Amino acid sequence: MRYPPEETAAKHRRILEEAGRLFRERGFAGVSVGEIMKATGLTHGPFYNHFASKEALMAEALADLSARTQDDFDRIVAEQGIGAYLDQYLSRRHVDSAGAGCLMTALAADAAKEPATRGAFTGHVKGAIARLMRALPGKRRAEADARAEAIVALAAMVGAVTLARAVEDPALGDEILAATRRRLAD
Amino acid sequence: MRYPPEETAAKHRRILEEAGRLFRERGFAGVSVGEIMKATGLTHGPFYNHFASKEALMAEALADLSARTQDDFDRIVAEQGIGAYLDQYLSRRHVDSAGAGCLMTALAADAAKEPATRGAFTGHVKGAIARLMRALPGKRRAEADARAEAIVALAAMVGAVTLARAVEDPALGDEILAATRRRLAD
DNA sequence: TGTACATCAGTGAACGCGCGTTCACTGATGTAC
DNA sequence: TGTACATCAGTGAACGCGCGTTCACTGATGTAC
Repeated sequence: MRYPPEETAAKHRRILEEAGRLFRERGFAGVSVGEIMKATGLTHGPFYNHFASKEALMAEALADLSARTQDDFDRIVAEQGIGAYLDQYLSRRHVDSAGAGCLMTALAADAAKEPATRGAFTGHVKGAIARLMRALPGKRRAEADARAEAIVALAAMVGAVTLARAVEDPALGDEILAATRRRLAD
Repeated sequence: MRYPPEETAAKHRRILEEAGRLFRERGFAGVSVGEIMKATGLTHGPFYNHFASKEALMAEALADLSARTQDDFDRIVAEQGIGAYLDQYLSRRHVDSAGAGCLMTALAADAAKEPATRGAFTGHVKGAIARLMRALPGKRRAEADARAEAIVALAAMVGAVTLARAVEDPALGDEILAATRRRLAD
């Protein structure tokens, strides 16, 4: 069948969205092309009308996720402030819904192994550091100190959610989140 | 062929060691049973004389790694102090040799998805927090504060190495390590 | 001490399965006349 | 405006491959007599 071009573009977008969700939930290797296409309501065949390969989808999905989540950061910080963002990031809700959450906590290990995605991932980390540096309450004067502070905050955020997610005991997970939240609120 | 029992035990141990190394390098899904057995110098068949399944190996390898690396922590801290341990943990060498490094940075995402390994992983995190709490220079008085401090330190360590590993630009990776090292040295 | 047999970790072919990818074919929509 | 044809995103069977796992068989070592 032939479809109007806006429908094709909408399908492309839906594939990216479902892939972004599933990849964050289960990792690149944990999701098959067929599963992604099924989630968008199609069979696996036309996948290759949209992407050259699964690897190409991984790269495009990561770049798309990066752009969308950095926009989310800017919007939330502008509307509610950095404190609200940190509370949200370091929350049980974020830990329990990886598919809608931070791509660094969900895909760092995968992105490190997949050459096609490393560039987009690196760009995302750079963007996250720059955004945090601007948004964090600046008690330190020197720019170098503010940057180092943003980096340590990002590392603690990523580490806390990663550990809270991997740990079997929800109380321990909550304790990790709370301790990190308190420290970053200083 | 029949082998003396100590040789069988030595092979079991070698499988665990090679699996521990390869799993940390490439994740559970990234390593096949055949590859592990090849690394120990055998064909894939006798794997099932040693382990009930790949899943069982994952669980046993993680528990073994946990015990060995926590012993390493105790030894290094006793011999060289916590400062030396942190320098080593937050080093380019650690980032570049995942196969010999921290199991939390290497396997957190995998362990979160694999029910068989979650128990051992949780125990490892608890042990790491307790050890850091004892080893970190205690400027804070209250026990609760010391524990929260250990948790945030652990989160920052895990996050920093995870990000440094995933990032394409080695200078950025080194900057992440250095900023975290400096903060934890306070 | 020497021979016959049981043991069991080894080998390597084979299995069923799900994967990423390809491809011949379909048929509704857009275009040419 | 109505008909004939080209387009191209869809379908679903098929491919080659590597995986985890099984299994019939091998043969050096340990045990029984």
